[in-house]
Amino acid sequence: MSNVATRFAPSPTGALHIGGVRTALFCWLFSKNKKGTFHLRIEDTDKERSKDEHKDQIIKSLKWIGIEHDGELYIQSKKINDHIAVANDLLKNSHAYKCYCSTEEIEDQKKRARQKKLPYTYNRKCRELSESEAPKDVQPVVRFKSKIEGSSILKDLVQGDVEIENTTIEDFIILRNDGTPTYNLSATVDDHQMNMTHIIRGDDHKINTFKQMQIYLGMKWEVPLFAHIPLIHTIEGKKLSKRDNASTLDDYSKIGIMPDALRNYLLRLGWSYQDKEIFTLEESIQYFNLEGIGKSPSKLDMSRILSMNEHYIKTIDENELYDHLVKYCRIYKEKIKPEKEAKIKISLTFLKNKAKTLGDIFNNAKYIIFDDVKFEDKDLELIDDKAKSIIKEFKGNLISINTLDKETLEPIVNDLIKKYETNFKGVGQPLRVALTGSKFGPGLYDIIISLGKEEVERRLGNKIIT
RNA sequence: GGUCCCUUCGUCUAUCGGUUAGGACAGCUGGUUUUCAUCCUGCAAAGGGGGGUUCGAUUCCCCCAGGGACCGCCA
Repeated sequence: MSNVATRFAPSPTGALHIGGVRTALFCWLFSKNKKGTFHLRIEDTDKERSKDEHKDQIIKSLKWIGIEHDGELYIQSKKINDHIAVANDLLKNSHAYKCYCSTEEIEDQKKRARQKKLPYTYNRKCRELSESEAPKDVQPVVRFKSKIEGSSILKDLVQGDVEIENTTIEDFIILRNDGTPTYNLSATVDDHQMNMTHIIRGDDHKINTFKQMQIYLGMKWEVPLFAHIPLIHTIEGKKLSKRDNASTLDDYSKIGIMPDALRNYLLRLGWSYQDKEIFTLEESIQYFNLEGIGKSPSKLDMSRILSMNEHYIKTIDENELYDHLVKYCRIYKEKIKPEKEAKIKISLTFLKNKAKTLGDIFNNAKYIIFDDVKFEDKDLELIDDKAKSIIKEFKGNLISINTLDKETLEPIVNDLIKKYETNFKGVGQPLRVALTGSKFGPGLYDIIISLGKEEVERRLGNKIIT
């Protein structure tokens, strides 16, 4: 077989959601595993709904998660003339015909079929119409002459053999009455012209595949291999779609999910390789295959995404993590000031410990990023008179200390615990709130040490908590 | 309604006729960290139902039920 070539062919009529990303990922992984190429085709023939911003968002999203297409970006609308030419060929070799039925007529038939609870397929009224019988004043659509007898088998690489009676496939329209091509024609012609070997797409395209296979046959083109992957469902068990604002990659990146983590999650959603859960990018490519794709739809699970992200936060190189954090803060939060960089970088070791997302790390690092501590009323409640004197005393004890480390701080805290007849929490929490404005976050000693003596003294001198 | 697809713990999944049905996430215990979170123990949790085939079915076949997708001059 020629080199494997796959494509992802979204329409830029809305933001690319996570389901589309997974389809793209599978296509890309498959082609890379086979040392083949992966192409991106923008199906922008719906002029009304196609938007450049969506096209850009699609490309940006794919790039974010690590997918880049080979070769040139294929813009479907630029190839319309080729599609029309094929329609004319099909007309010539009588695999297609002009249909003069009016929209009203068709709608009426559909309505009646629905009322009788009968399945609707176009009645092929114009199928055998001769040129002389054609009405002169009607702009016809062009329909593909589907097979009427027998059945067709799709040898699906994921689903196995799928057989369907040919009568259930209607004479579908390939050219609208304004002469423009429809999806099934355009997609087929493009896939052929792009020399696609494997069409990997969502399960919702399966019926289209039967239509498209007939076009290949009608044109005597080599039929590519097909793989229909089960859809991703929402928690409610319905297909993920743009309409019910399915999450885009930006929804994940803005809470601080890292691309590799999401890639890993998506890879394992509907695909498996033994019991392996964690796949580096290289491993994804190395192990990906169509056999590992499950047949049933899978549901999106946020806690799993979070935990995958947490895993990456804890295991990737800290320099790399830091770069992610800097980028994240710049885009979604506060740009980290140059003078804070070094401190955050060395503190990452403990800052990352309590984080599932980059957003969590940002929250943990707030006490470093911002010079002024912001207090929440509910946290301030903790600072009663006893707490205030603990803070004051701690600050006083600090003066005699030159180097801040756990060994020097621990005795001080322990003395306070004894003196005030409390536990670590009784001393630690007021200090933590005083220093960071939050009851949650890194360990107390980590906070103090990273802040440095001067800064700790400054913060403990804040009027609000003294 | 028609056509097609699917069905293992709550979720993602392993198993390619013989397993105490395994793992991961979430959940719940207990412990460490003298706070939260980490981390470590442990626990609980599944083959939709009914028929076959077979010495033996989660695994193969059939029926039913449930769920899903499609049924546009959208893509």
